[in-house]
Amino acid sequence: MIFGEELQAWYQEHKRDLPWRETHDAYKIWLSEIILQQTRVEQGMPYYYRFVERFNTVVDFANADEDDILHLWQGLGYYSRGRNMHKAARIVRDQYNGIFPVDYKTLLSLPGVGEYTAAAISSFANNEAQAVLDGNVFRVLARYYGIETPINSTEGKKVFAAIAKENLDHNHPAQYNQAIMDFGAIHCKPKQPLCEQCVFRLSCYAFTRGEVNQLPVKLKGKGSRDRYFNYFILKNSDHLLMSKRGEGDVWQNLYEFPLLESDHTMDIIDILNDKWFVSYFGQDADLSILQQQTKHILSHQNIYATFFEVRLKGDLIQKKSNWDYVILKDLDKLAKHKLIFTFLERSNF
DNA sequence: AAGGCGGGGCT
DNA sequence: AGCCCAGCCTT
Repeated sequence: MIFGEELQAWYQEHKRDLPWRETHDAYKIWLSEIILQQTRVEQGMPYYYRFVERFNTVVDFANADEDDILHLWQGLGYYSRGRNMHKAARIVRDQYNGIFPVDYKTLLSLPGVGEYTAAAISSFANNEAQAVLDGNVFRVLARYYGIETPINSTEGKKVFAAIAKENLDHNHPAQYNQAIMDFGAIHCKPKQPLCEQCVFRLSCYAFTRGEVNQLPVKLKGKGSRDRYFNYFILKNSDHLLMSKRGEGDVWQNLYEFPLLESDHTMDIIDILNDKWFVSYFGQDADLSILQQQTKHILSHQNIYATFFEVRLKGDLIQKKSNWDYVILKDLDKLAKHKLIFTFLERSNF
């Protein structure tokens, strides 16, 4: 319990002033927690304000279309969070009378809410005694106790969950959880932690043994793969041909331009001779490059994208079911991924 | 148990 | 170039 009390004392001194800490509204806490999954506070903050301003209650949120949610989410990444939030909001509206649940078990059953988020919401909104276990907590515990079990292994999750649970201050679950996460984020940082002025400098296993930079241990995943995206911009008078991405790949349900993917760079000749291209745009289409190949980096993919303008003699030969002409002035309303809205910002549409 | 899923900032 | 970020879901 010394550990937890020291942590909370540190927290009183150094805690961050964050908007979602000023409310006990479980809906708003849920918003913040989903937004902050794998996302830095500074990056998520504007999105939090955007969402609370647009949707005052979870019922307002549920009554929106998924497209609206994804549009507000545009640019934040991991878009399944937005899609799952929409599903969760409708469950709360339809099954829980619009009252956002605050108990761990019920929260855990909502789509997009895992063990961390259920613990966070139930403790913050209702002081339920559930210990959070996020990247910050893994790091603080690994260093303080000198635990070398990889944090992303099944065994590691068990070990750390047990220690996190033991350390939880049952009298102040909300404050303890906030404290250990803020401590990890501000003080016990991944790089260049502030060990010299740390309250635990005498008791921290990693610091006393000079192993701070070795902990926590994490198993390496697979490297990145390369993909080559060829986008086709087809404008006629005041319309633009857009395409909605489907399941089973990145950017599900977001809009982009008709796309030809290949496993290598393609030039104009390659494309004009491509079977897929000819089947949709015909033999005598005119092609020019609008934007030279640019590299877009995702966690496990390097996407090399080139943007082409297509001019047809007549009409499209065929139109895919997920293709639609969009009025140019409605373009802003579509939820697009980074590659697309960055291109649009740079061009003069 | 492992892989997929964004985008950005820091080293 | 690699790592990490208030992780979750599917296979």
